[in-house]
Amino acid sequence: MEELHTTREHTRDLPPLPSAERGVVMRFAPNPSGPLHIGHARAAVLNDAYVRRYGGRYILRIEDTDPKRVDPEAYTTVREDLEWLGLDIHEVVFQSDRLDIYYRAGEDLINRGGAYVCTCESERFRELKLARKACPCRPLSIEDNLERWHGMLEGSYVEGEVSVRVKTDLDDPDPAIRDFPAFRIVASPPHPRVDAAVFPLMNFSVAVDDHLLGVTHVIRGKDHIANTERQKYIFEYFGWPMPVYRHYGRMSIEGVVLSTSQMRAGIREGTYTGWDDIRLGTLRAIARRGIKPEAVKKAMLDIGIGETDISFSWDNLYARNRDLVDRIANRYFFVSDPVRLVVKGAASKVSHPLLHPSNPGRGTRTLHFEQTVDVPRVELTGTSFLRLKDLFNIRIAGPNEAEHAGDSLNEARAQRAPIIQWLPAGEQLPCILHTQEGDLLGVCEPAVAGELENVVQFERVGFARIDRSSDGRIEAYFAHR
RNA sequence: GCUGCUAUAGUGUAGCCCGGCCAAUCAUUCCGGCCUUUCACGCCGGAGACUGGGGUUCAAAUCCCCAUAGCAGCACCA
Repeated sequence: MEELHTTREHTRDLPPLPSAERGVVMRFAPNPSGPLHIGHARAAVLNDAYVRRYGGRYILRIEDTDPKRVDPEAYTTVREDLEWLGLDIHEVVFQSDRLDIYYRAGEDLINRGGAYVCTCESERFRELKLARKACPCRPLSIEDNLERWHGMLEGSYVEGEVSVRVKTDLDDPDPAIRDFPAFRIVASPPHPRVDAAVFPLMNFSVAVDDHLLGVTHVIRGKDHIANTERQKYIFEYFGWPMPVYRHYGRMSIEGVVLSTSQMRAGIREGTYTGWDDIRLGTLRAIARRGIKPEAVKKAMLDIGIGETDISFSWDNLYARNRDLVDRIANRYFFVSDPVRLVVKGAASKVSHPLLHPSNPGRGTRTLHFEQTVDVPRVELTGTSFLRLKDLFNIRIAGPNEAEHAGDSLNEARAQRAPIIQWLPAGEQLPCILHTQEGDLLGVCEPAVAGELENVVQFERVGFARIDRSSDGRIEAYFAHR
């Protein structure tokens, strides 16, 4: 009888994917610009879930084709974050390793007449595009284009002077589709991993990679709908079959900062302590609070791939986490904003509260009552008749004074006395409980020091992860009630 | 503005493709009660939704039209 109740299992099945019965190849393709946040987790988890369901391969593709948006540290942090999530990644691909592949495909596309090298000023091109008109470079011969293309690769052009464009329907109602760019020159900053100046744009490298890597199904946000249209041109020029796409709706996440640039600025200015500051929406921030990756996964699976815009609910995530953590978290007393009380008329007593109420086999803590206790200040505002949990009843007699009021639990219940947490004056550790709303200063049981990195439940306060224990001081991060 | 997509309770979601079994599922949330030496967990009960308007039909959450709202894209970012 180790577990008195099992975790509820109400993970619904995701909708089936067409032509997936024989297995799928899917990918998660982040830009390495910073750590992953909850928004990334949705894409990463959903794709992972389908690969597990149908069998196949899950590819992590690092999309680092824009040197301006690559943070070298993110190569590591992204991997760490995914490892924490516990996804089944079978293969890792860096797009910066594949520039030659894109160059060959680019040349191929020019040879097929599907692309041209455009030297028009970007403002001029924009005007033509909006007027549905071809730019002067468009009708150039394949030979001329090839010559320009090689010039591009050999460094005859500078940044902004030239780009490779894919020929599309100039009458497409969406101007963003019309002759969209496939390559451009980025002279600075230098790319942290490769020495190159010609880089493919996302739509080109993604289409080429999806095909070459054998990707069969793509699940991504609906901000990519227009990109799917663009990529379709590339697939058609090459005669490749297109993967199956699903575009889920926008997910708004309240209460935390998600923008990488905002986070970075805040960290630099000292507003945030780091990428795991609990006011941020990064995975490392919620990990620090003791929220389990399984809870994140379940919450994301619950949300699914609907096309409707939704608001992410912290409540739902917390409920998932509580399911996981309630069974494992040991219980301890944390007294915030402590008030010292001398209890008159009470003999010394040893108390043995259970580490876990529904699992007595796990053992007890030991607290020695010796006349003086600390209790939370908020408990002193109501009734003067209280019960110290697992000890006895007291009646408040003065500012720092109480008197023993019997041992009867039944009487405490009958009088609806609050049953509160307490700590012996001489048996406690200073403890800071960091919450998103601010820090709570107090004291906790000495045994909490042995729970480093574990999630515990501070009775009547909520679940928290013990983050540090040094110099006899405890630092904990609040997860949820 | 243009192009497109979507619209089920506070939140997420099932049902919609193939109209009747929907007086609409499940979870969460909130409110009662029970249990309990935590305001946790567990158990019981309750509250709470088909965006609006037309149409088709014997019958519409499901099909059609209009309105409204939200969102996405309209970058030499991903």
